[in-house]
Amino acid sequence: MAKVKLIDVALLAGVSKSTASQFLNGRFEFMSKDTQERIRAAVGELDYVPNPIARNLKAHKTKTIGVIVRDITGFYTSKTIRGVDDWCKQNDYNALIYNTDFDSAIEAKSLEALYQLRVDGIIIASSGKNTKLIAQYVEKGMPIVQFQLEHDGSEKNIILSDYKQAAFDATEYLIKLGHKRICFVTQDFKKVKSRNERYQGYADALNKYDIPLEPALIQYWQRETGLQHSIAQIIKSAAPTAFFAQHLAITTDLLSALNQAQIAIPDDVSLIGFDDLPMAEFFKVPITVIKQEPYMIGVEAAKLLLNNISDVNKAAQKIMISCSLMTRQSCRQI
Amino acid sequence: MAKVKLIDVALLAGVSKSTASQFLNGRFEFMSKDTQERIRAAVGELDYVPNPIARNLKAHKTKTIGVIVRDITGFYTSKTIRGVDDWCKQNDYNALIYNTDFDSAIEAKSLEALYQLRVDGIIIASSGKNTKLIAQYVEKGMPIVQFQLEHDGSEKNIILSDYKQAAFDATEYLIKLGHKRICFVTQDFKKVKSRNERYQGYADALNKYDIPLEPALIQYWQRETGLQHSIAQIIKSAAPTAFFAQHLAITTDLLSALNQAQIAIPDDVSLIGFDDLPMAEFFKVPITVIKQEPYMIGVEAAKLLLNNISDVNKAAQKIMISCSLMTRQSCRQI
DNA sequence: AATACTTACTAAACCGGTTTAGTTGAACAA
DNA sequence: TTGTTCAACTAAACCGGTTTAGTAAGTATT
Repeated sequence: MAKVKLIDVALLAGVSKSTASQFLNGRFEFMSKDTQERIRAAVGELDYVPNPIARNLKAHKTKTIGVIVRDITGFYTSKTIRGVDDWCKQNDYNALIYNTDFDSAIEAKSLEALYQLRVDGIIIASSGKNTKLIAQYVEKGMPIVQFQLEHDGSEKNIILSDYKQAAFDATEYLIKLGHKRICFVTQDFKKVKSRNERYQGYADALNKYDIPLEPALIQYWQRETGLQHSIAQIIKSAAPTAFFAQHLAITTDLLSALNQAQIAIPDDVSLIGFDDLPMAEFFKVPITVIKQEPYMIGVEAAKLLLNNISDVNKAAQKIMISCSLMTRQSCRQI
Repeated sequence: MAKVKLIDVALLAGVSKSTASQFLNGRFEFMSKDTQERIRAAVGELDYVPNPIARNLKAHKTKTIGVIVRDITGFYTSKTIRGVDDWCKQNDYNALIYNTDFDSAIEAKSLEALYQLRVDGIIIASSGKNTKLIAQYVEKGMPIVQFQLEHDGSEKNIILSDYKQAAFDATEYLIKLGHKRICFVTQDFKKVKSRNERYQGYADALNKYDIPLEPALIQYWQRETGLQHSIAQIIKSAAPTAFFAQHLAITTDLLSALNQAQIAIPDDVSLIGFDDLPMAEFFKVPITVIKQEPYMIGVEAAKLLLNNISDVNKAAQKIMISCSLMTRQSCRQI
């Protein structure tokens, strides 16, 4: 492949490696106009391209960052990655993607792999089970930015969506449509900040309109096992007029379950989802959702990380990005 | 960051850099058991991790490949990339993603960027406008594997879906449901092999059942401008009883147009799409489609590329992957 | 006892750049 | 005349590994 090296250019131009290197790095003040011209010509003639590996070895930089996500295939995740990557490419960086498939052991391995690869920094959507490990890498000097944070941490470099506000808005929207029995479908949120915030938004909205917060209306879901109670049970025990699903996977599970139980949306119950759904416009009933801005989150994460890399003393930042309620046809006035 | 280097390990173990290096590369036959143990201990104590950049500099390898796609955000593309990446990671490679957004100039730039980065090989879903350029890089010794090929080429290392068979199957399926007027909606396929093959499959099926091939039933679509004729015009001039859309974007455009024109699927017309749609189960009418295997395509592409990298004399291969017809509810017997 | 062969190492070159610390010759000042 | 300064370079060290060629000591062979 490209076997032309600096010494070839230098020889052809009749200068030393040093001078050729200076030229290539734009430090023209150390050589005559004439010399510059000769080197330029030599570079052109030989079609020379510097070897970034050799360059990076000396510079102790890789111009590469790592991105650890749960699954690049996801509707939201792929967009976040696109945002990260676009910003990186614009700034002469490359991004290496590592998928964890929601497995915190793989997450830990990925972190170590990236560390060993000497990436200049890492963006991670952490499972929350490696908080200490992440702190250790930060300690060692690795710039790390987090997003989609699922745990309560004192993390400093972090991009978050304004979940609380979004949940408040969605709940208030339902209340204004006359709903009082809104079923909040969620993963366990006791120790998970991002989920807790959604719950707070929900509770705040109920509170504002003097609607009692009823435990039966809080329903739990898990990634492996799905809904804890069947739709029939939930309807029977809590009699909700609306469901508020806390993320995409919950929304689709609910949708399937409601379909199967022949419960019509929005005629029998209303539904709001957290996170937009691809192809929603073609759904039997287009679903009203809270939309996050994954592309923007990616761009902001990359910006924050690259700033941290170039300016080590940069104070850590939290960046909050707001969500928007995308109203479609899955909620009705009652 | 990790500043422990080989010399530190060597010093602590009381050996030379050379011996330490031999040890790290598993060439134990050149040293005593005792020495091995001391080096192992030193590595452990210092928490030493070799610098891959220094290693790669000497090895003339980057253990990195480039992947050029149109948009990582796509439903199919993200899965292909996941396949590529999974295979790469398993084989100690990393993949760098470049998005072109369907722009062949960006494609050319990406190719050059990856070449300059000295990646060990490239997987590309080419626009078809850089055929010569790609051949030049192959000439220069860069292993390149192509997929989602949109042009007619004599490319050797290539993964393709069996479009012809798939289009034949879909068309035959419609014919067996009693359809004779099947509208083939496509991008211009004269010079684009992958599209032409679909057309061949369509034509072959019609031919098998002695159904005349009617030009009015071939309808064109473009990425920028959408359908050439309005649905109303098409219905009026060609009177199709079924539509066969040649890729995802065409399917969704058709779906919107039919929706808007209040033409019901499958009551008024049947519809088959090429490429599956995310969330299809929640559609007003779940659409029957031809499913490709993007993950598998990614894995195969990566396999082929890594084989080419490790074995330079490896004969080039074409790998054909079949599609499957996923029948849902968008076609009816007539 | 002399020679050959092993074993267990090490010195030094090398990968392809960047950077530091000089060097050289000319102009200028004292 | 001698010293100083400056412009325009270059030699060599350096980044952190790998690899080749070589060496010293011990054992086996003749």
